[in-house]
This record gives sequence, C-alpha cells and structure tokens, in this order.
Amino acid sequence: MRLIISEKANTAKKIAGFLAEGEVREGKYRSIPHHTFEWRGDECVSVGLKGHVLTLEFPEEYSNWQKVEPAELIDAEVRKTVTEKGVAQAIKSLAKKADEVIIATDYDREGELIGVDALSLAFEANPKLMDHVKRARFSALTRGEVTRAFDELAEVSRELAAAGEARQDIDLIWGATLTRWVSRATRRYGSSFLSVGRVQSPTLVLIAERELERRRFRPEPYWEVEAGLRAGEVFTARHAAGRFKEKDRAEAALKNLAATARVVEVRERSSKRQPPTPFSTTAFLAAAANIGVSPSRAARIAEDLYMDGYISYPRTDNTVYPESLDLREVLGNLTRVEGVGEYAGRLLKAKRLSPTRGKRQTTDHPPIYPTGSALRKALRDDQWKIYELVVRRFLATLSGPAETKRTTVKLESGGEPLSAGGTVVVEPGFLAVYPYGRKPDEELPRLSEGQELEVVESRLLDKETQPPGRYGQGRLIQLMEDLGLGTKATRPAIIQNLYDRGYVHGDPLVPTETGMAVAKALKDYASEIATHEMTARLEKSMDDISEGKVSKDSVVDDSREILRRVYKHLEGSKEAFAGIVWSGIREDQVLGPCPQCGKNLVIRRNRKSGKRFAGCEGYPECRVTFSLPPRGDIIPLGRRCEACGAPEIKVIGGRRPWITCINLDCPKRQERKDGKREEAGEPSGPSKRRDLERSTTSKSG
DNA sequence: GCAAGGTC
Repeated sequence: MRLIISEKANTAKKIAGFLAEGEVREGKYRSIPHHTFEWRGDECVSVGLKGHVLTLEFPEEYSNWQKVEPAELIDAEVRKTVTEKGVAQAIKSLAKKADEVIIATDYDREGELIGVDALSLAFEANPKLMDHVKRARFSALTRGEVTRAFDELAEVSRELAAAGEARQDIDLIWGATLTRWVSRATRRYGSSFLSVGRVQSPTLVLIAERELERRRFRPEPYWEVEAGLRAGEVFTARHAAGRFKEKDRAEAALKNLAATARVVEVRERSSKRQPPTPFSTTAFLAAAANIGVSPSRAARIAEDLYMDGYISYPRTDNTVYPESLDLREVLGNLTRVEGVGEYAGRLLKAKRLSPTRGKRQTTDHPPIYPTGSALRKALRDDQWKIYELVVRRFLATLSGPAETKRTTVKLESGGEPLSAGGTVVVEPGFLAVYPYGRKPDEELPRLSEGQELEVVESRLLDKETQPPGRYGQGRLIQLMEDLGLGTKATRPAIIQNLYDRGYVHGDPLVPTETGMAVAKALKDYASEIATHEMTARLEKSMDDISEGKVSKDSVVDDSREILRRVYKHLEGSKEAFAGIVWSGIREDQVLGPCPQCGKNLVIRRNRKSGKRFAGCEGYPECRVTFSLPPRGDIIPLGRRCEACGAPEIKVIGGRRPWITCINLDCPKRQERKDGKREEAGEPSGPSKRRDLERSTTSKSG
C-alpha cells in the first residue's frame, strides 16, 4: 500500500478524488479520516495532517524560570514532541501497512519540514519505509497539477526541511532565552511575563517608534481663509495660498475679500479609478480591518467560511486568478446572493470577462474568492460581513473602472486669489458593487468664467499641523509584509500577541508605557532582536541551507554565538534594562491626579486580599482611595471625567473594552445606574483608607 | 508561564 501524506484533511480528500481510478473508500482512524483508492494498479491511502504535528521544546529540567539561568537555554538540547496525538497515531497505524510513503504536503519550506516530521513518525512505526519515500510537488490543488506531480514523483529535500528546522531552532532559542531573561531581570513572573521574539519585537518597535515620532512632533499653527460663495446654492472656496503660517497675513487676506468674487477659470478633468486586484491574504485582512474587523477575527471567520465551502483557501499570496478558475461558474453562484445577485447576473452577460490582476502571482492557491452562495440568514452577522466583502471584491475585480470628474475653479475677490474644487463620480463602474471607503460626491454649482458671485460669508480657520497617525491593524499587517516580518498565516496572531502581553491597546494601536519601555530597552541593549534585519538575514541563511551551501548546524551555531554575545551585553546592563522597563510599568499604573491633593493616584494591591485599588501617592498624608474593577487590564487614559474630575480608565477583559471614570459616586455613573438595580455590597469611593496596615504598594513593578 | 510556523 502507498501511503500519501498531505498537510491538511481537505487536501488529502482532494488528492484521492483526483487520482482515484474507481471509487474512493472513506475510512477513519479514531477521528482522523483517510481515503483508500486505486491508482496505477496500486492501493493508496491518502491522509491529512494538521499542519505541524511536532513542536520544539526544551527538556523538562529547564522548565523552572527562576532556577534555570536563561543562558543555559542557549546550548540546551531541543526536542520535538507530538502536539497532534491523534494524527500521529493515525500516521503510525497506516505506516505499518504501507510499503511506500509519498509526501504531498504544501510545496514550500514549512511544508517540507511538516512532511519530514511526519516521516519520522512513519519510520518509527515501520523502519522499512525509510528506503521507500517519494515527494509529490504540486503547486495548485487541481487535477492536472496533482496528477502531473504524481506522475513525476521526486525526492524529499532534506535541505529544504533543514532550513525550516533552523528557523524553528533559532526562534525557540532566542525567544525563550530572551523572554526569560527579560522577565527575570524585571521580576515579571507568571502570567505577567514579558515576551521577546524575532517577529513580535521588531513589530512592537515599529509601533513604539511611530509613537515617539508623535511625541517629538511639535504642532505648528497655521491659518486658512475660507469664503462661502453663492451661485444659486452656497459652496465653499479657500484662499489659494492654502496654509498661512502667519496669522496677520491671513487676517489681511480675509480683510481684503470683497462683497463679490469673480470666476477666473473653470477646469474639468476626468480620471479613472481602476478596480481593485484579487484578494491576497494581506489585502483581505487589510480590507477587513478597514471595515472594523480585526485581522485575528477576520482570519478566524475566513477559516470558518472556508471550511463551510463559502470561500476559497484564505492563506495565499496570489493576486492573479488562475486559468483553471471558471469565473462564469463563480458568477453563476453569486446570482443567488442577496444584494449582489443582479449585479453578478449583469456581469455574466458580458461576452468577455477580464479580471484585474495584481503584481504577485503564485500558483499554490488562487486569490481568495467566493466558492459558494451563502444565505444571509445562514451566517452570523460578522460572518456575513466578511463573506460579503469577499463576494463584492470578486465582483469588483471583474468590473470596469470608476470614472470621476474633478472640477477646479480659480476665483478672485478683492485682489485675493481663491480656489474651489469638487469631485463627482460620473460612471460608478466597480464602485457600484464595492463601495467600501467610497467618499461622498462633492459637487460644485455650474460656473462660467467671468461670472460674479456673492460672498456670503468669510472666516479665518485656526488650525495646526498633525503628527503622523498611529498604525491601524490593517496598515500594520501591510507594513509587516513589506518588511518580511511573519507570514500571511501568522501576522494576525503576532499582533494579537502584542495585545495579550499588554504591550498595546486600542485600534489604531497605542503602545502602553510598558510596551514603549520594552521596545526601548531592547533597542538599546539587544538591538539584534529589535529590527527586521534579523529576519532578513535568517531568510538568506535558510536559502543557503536549502541550496546545500551551508549546514543547518553551522547556521544555528553561528546564531547561538551571536545570542551569547547579546546575552553577555544584557547581563552587563541588567540594572539599566530593568530600570527602563520598570519606569514604563510604573507609568502604566499612574491613573491621574488625586482630586484631593493633586498627587498621583496609582494602582496598588491590598497585600492581604490581593484586591487592587487606586491609592494616592501622597499616602499616608493623603488617604484617598478608589476601588477598581477586580478583573481585566486597566489602561489609564490620562484624562479626567467631565462630570466628576476623577481619572478615566479603559478596562480590557470580558466581552469588549469599556471606558469609565474610577469614581463610583460619579453623578454620571449614578445616572446610568439609576435605571439598573443597585449592586449589593459593591464598595464605593472615594473613601478613607481603613486597612492601612495591610496595604502595600504592588510588588509587580 | 517561553518563539514562530503550520492548521482548526
């Protein structure tokens, strides 16, 4: 029997369907399905893994963070252990009956490693298989590609798999060593540990650097002169100088404006906006983020939709529909979809379909497109939102460009030049079906040169320059891709991790002071792990390994050597490093000024009960306390409640973050509460501290 | 209680 091992259940099933010369018999080992069929006169069994079924870890004796010096991890043995027991059992059981094994995992570095790991399980159960291994390399899950790959079976590339192993080793060794070192140096144990990693740390640094730019930014005042002009209706024109840096010059211009303005020139310009390209994972996640669905949620939902047959495989870098994709068949399906059915039907009538294409073309998976028609009521609201996005994007890629008309008008009043502009969509094209981010039309009245208009009003606008904006999640995903950080499958998880570690909050992403401090300390004392260059160098080394130019061991050993150097430097700067991080952590605990004495209110913990509360730094002179929500992360917002003046906080945890002031007696809170029932036994503040002997500053910092 | 990479 020939055992065919692929990366996931779906692929295993499809391979069986493509190769079978006759019927496919479905079977199961425990909960793992497999497919038996005949191909070229041989019996074959096709089975799917669940991605990586082995994971890397340090032996048990290294598990105590306090007792083991992190440095020991640099040279410690690393082991592979099974994470998917059921799958491993199924592979072993099937391997016993096999006389040949064909690796049919994804045709990429991780796929090769996943396949080689599966082989090690197969050999354990049946060593005779060792000399009977083949590799099927197909880069599209189509009948043609798969049968070709099985007709031209190749050898497994140990080198390519070794490149993947080098990545695994280096990520674990650096990540675990530095995570533990930083956590120990700052005495953050248990769930409040501080993490470090090849991808997450440079990502955090990106966010922190943008925040520093914002802090360094000094807004500069400028002024604009605006006038309301009547041409039938009233529209707004602006002084042609745009931004005045000096107020008196702006005021002079304003004063010069006469009671009428004369149209000097009217220009119209048509332009076309091309429809968007097919969805790669990154483009999809960015678009989802723009409609308010976070990458990690969008990825999760897309996975569900894929499993239910509504959309194609959601992890792809491809932005060009393959020849084999029957666009008309997809359109046919979409004629039944609520809201877009008619549009799809119209597209279907076209003689030729010419889809847009993006820059990146790969053949492993098609771009993300709808594979089935969904009923709105069959999906949850968030699922529908994502499904609809994929559907509309697909339709947009088959649509024509949008045509817009831009009108610019030059005017003059009292010797001052004015200008006005407006853009209208004259031919919606793809915008008719893909309205996301569409700006409303701004239409100017019809004007002709020489026309005199009444100046209805005029004003001076007081403005200032704005700092660069924070990264939204979609923007960050795109930036990570541009810098080679993470993969299409891991970026959402990496970002989620930054939230979970308390390094960032909100969207756009706001770094916490702890996040800022960790980023700074890493940049100052372990810059190797703080930039995307480590990934770039690793990629180069992995290419060398897969081409047989260099061994995995030498790459990993070189990396260990660098880590030893970094480690030594860190050890020498332990106090400085911890000092930076501690001051960040402390700042995250400062809620705002005490309403009674003006000193800082900070988050503290009652030593006995462990309950947290807000206490005044002026203690014992000032004994003001407030109670705090018992659960969830507390983010100080640095502003005060409008109603009572107490500091406001954001509480993260539970269903969704909420914002509140810390004063339970706040009139605003009472108002809201009046409708509801009073919660019994809830402590209220401000109150005098009663348990002063037992209270102490939180030791976490 | 560590990382990042798959898949679910």
